[in-house]
Amino acid sequence: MERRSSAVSESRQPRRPRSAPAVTIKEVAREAGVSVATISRVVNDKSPVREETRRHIRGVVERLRYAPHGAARSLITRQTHTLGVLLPDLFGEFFSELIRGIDLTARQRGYHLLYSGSHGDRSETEAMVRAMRGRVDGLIVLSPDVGRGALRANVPEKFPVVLLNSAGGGRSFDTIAVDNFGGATAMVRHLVGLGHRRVAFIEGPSGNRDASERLRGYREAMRSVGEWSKDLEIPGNFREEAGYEGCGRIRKLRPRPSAVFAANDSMAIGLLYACREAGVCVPEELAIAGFDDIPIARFITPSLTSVRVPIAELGACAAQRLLDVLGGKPAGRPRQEVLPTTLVVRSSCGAMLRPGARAAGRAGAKELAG
Amino acid sequence: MERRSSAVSESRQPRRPRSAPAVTIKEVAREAGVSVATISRVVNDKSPVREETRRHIRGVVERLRYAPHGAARSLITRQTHTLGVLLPDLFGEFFSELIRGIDLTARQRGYHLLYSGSHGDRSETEAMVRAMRGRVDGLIVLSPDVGRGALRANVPEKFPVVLLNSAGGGRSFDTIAVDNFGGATAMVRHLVGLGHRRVAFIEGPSGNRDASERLRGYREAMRSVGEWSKDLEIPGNFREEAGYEGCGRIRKLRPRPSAVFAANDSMAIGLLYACREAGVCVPEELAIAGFDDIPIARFITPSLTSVRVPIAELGACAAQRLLDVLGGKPAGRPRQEVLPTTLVVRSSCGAMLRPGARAAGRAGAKELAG
DNA sequence: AAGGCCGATGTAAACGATTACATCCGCGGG
DNA sequence: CCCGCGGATGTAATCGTTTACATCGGCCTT
Repeated sequence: MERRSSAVSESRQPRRPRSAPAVTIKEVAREAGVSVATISRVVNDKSPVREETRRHIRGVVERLRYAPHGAARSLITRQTHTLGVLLPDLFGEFFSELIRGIDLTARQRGYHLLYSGSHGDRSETEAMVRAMRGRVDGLIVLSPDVGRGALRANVPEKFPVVLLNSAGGGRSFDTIAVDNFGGATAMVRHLVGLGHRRVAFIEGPSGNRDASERLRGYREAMRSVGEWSKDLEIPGNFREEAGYEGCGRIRKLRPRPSAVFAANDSMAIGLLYACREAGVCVPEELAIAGFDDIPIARFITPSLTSVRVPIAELGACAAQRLLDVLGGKPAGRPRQEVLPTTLVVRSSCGAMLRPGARAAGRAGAKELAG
Repeated sequence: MERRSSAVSESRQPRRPRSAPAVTIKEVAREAGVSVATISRVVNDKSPVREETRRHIRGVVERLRYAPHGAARSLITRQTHTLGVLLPDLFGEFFSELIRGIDLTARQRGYHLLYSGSHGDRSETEAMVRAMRGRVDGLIVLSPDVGRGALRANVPEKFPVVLLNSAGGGRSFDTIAVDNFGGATAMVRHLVGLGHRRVAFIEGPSGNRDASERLRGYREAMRSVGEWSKDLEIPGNFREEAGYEGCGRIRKLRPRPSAVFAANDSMAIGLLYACREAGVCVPEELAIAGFDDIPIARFITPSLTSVRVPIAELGACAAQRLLDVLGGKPAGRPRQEVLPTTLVVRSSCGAMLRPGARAAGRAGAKELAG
């Protein structure tokens, strides 16, 4: 009676069916007076069925509320009509945008999303990937650290996979990334164009692909104008606190930088917050720029100059690529795609203070309404 | 050769396997020199298997990279270890928080999430629900409009379902909601406590459950202090633009309200933005309050007084409830749970201008760092 | 020493669909 | 009149697991 019972009391009647057994194709067949094959044909509208039979069966199906059993179907079909999505950790707005992009594209083609979040260490990732066997037709993986190694090892030979902003530019998977490098250089050039020479940079977490690309872009642009200096690089981790704390380090620099470029908007906002507390005027005393163009960016004061990253598009592209492969596209070599970023100029860098500021102000209002 | 070929040219060799066939339990059995039953027992560590055999099989499994086929497994097991999540449309931060809450709880118990977004009309919803048959063990549905009707009709008899913030308080499903009513009355009382009498309200979209509850709370609180008036209710739709446009209507009111309570933060922010353009000082000339306490709220200027909604908790609770049922909890009557909201006082309503403002200011900094 | 029990393993029947192939039937052509 | 063809439908194999039940040795008990 109580054998093997774990700590919790689980002494209820065994095998009580979780939910009333749903109606199967067999019952529909019996009810309609035909064979299961015919039912199947009608449900998937395949090959020849007499119009009359078809109508009759449709009726029975409707009446019995029959819905084919997904697992059974994909067992024989070898298709799940589901895309697996593996994300490392869900950072707010970024996460929802990405999913929206993926979902929109997938749903249009009748695909679902099997989502699995935060896989911390490598072994957990492997477990996740394996758990998806027979449950998804393809995989979208966003994994800044876990490289292709763990995947290669856990995914069957030619299983369709798309990597997002992946580390190690391995040529063995399809890849879609955002032009972090280009965005960063563009931002530095913009700042330099406004007259700034000493531009500090708050870094993202080490090991993160996006972060390192942004840093690389910053460095290259700074070097190209002969202003690069190691002490202008402040460590950070993409979190607000890092920006907030960076303020102190920045104000200690001599000569003081006239602008700070944060590797993402969250840190820029943290910095902004710290500046306000410290009585530093932005942008007059210090220009601040971010990266990502998260929705908040336009609403804070001063509104934040940033680099827009097409997150939803990133997701949409990934889904599209996957669906193409599943649809039978020739595939060929794995492709490495890069999505362009765009500079968004607002007032945190002082560009709006120059001639034309009024017009730009109105543009801001329009941006809101649109 | 070309019979039934659709418009697109699909003349590739038929039945080319999408991906190399993954290794099955049978192959593992052959390789290990035992029967499939034993493999199964080892993989799921069940009943008695000799320790030596176990180790040996573990080795083979590892070497062959065997992972059980999900569909096959759930076909016989009648469990998918997956929760279905149906959402109407993904509104940014709210969406990601909700999913995070659900996912965290689910993952802890080894469950995945099958996500399906925006089901517009009712028929689409029905399709979605049916498509999930045999793919999920339970359903979490957030659907402001589609009531229990569509569900009752498409979900097998006692299939586990949890409704989130559902319309029509049907007693036939488990339900988890947020105390919109309580939050709204609390906010109005707070404003009244600050000396405001004429408090305008910007409504959410009609038909939305959250919106109507917030309106109801506002009305009741206003009535209780004898200040209610129809003309103080401004139509809106939860979007920034609505708040932005509401500004005009509010300034036309006579006597002018001294405070505005927006049904959500987005509209409050839009209003704030409009006020700044119009040169209206907040909070001195007009106090503004929102609802939701989205992350932006603390960063805008002035920081926004709002009502915090425990979104992640909402998701977590839903998942928890579902998992309880799946775990075999007695179930009993469907329960209607309500999660409390909390008032978050910041500076957009002038409360910080009164004695104690300095301390509150520091509290703000702390809030950021935490 | 024989019987019974138990632990380790194998055999085979599900699960609920899809689909190749067989069957049946009516009909037109030789 | 018979043959063959093709449209409509049925039969049964199959997908990859889990698991009840059978089997098979040893070992303990009497």
